[in-house]
Amino acid sequence: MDVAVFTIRDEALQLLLVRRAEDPHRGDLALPGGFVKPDEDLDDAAARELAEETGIRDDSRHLEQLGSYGAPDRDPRMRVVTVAYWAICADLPAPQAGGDAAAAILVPVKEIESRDVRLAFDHERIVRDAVERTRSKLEYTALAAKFCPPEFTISQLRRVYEAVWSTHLDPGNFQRNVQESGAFEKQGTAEPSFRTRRGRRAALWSVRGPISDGDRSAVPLHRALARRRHPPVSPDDPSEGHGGQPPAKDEETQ
Amino acid sequence: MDVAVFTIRDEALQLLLVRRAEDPHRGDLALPGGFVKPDEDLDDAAARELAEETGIRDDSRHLEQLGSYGAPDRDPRMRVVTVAYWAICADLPAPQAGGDAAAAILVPVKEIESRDVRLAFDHERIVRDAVERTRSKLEYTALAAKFCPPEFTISQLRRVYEAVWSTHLDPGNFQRNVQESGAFEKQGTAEPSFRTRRGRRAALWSVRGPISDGDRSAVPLHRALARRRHPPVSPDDPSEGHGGQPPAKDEETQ
DNA sequence: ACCAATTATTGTCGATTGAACAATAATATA
DNA sequence: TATATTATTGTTCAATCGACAATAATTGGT
Repeated sequence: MDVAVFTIRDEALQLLLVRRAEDPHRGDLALPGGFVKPDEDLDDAAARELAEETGIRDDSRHLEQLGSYGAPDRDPRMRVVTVAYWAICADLPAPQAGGDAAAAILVPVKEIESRDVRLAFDHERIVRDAVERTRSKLEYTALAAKFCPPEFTISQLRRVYEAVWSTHLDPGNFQRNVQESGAFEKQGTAEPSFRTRRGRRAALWSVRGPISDGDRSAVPLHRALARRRHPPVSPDDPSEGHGGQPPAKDEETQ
Repeated sequence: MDVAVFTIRDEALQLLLVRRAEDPHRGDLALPGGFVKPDEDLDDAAARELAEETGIRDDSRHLEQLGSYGAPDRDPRMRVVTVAYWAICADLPAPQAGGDAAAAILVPVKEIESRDVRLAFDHERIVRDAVERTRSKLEYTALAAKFCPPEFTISQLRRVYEAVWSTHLDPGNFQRNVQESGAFEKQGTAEPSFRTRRGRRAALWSVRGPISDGDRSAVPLHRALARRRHPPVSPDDPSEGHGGQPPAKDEETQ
């Protein structure tokens, strides 16, 4: 049982990792994990593990199964099949130093993708899959809101998308898309005084209805907030971390 | 380890089931399954199970992990966590009566969804998830071709979509969509004589490049063949089995 | 051989959507 | 008060969708 917990910090998608204290891969970074208790459902075990690691228990986070990984040699000691979960948290409180996890740290996903940070076991593969799942689920569910507090501005939500997709979105179009998606509703007409930025005050929004229905499901967006199919020409921007989109195959079927 | 094998027969999506010979749920219908061998990868075990049950081994089928199911009470005897896979086969040869499976039969998915056919353990839940995955993956991958022989006509492909989604698609628009999807290529300009139907002979097509790259991936369609977002008004047709609807894409890749 | 029925394939066209970008509104700060 | 900054709404052109018409190629009768 391993859990890939994502959050956003410093405008970037980050992953919660622990430094291993035990021997296979001692000292290396790895996904927080544990074992399923004899009478525990898989989802419950993942929820417990997440709570132990972050202190987050309520429904302010999303937790869902990713898949199972069972290459015979993934653990040098013996045959171990792990069930991987992935989670989205709004913001991590001070790391819970209890349990087996010596210290939990946040690492930008970008540093894992670029191999600057290496992970134990086959956790890099798990993270790759989890990241891809996160990126694509933002397209057709309201899960992005799980990166935000219960009430948020549309700009905050846009920054989530921009961080996860490493892209830039047009504020005007995004605004309309969120409004017309049907998945969000305006809360306070205006917002009290809680932001420090400049500019006009934004309205606060929340998710309409439950974002996720336990495991394996999440409210779909009526109208998708899809990644651009035709990547931006980007006449300047030399960096393109992940950005754009598919290999852009060429038409002309026959 | 359980595998949900789908195929199309009689214009309908069907599922391969076996009648249990052993005791928990003896005599009931269940998904074919087995155990993972000590030195076997999960994907390999699923492929072996699929081959034992259907005789299909090559890449004329698609096989991919669905998820793990581990409710504590899912098996009355003891705690069992199963890793479920799902597969698409073009057409099943005569059932292989070897191994543990007494007899494999095909059952229309519709009969499972309507509860006319009941399954052992929590297999109904697994099938529900597998069906939904199948329906949504047709939208953005070329996997529908796995229901067809290596070369197929666009009409055959359309009938696959219609069977899986229980819907009707406009032949003209579908033709164009397939052509412009970039995922298929015309093979023989015309086709020899292999069909018995009336009407103009159709061109043969095949998938451009590998449909699926091992597990957990499949070539995306440049332009999605999406289920209708606005379901047809259907001025007559009272039945609407499953019809078109948004629960858009699900899981994985993209 | 000719016609009717049938399937395949290409065209047309109005409505909807997507994306770029302009315009206006509301604040904070200099 | 002027200016920079963020929020929100408009505008506009092009791409796409979806309904349906038109044409092409065959098969089966008669």
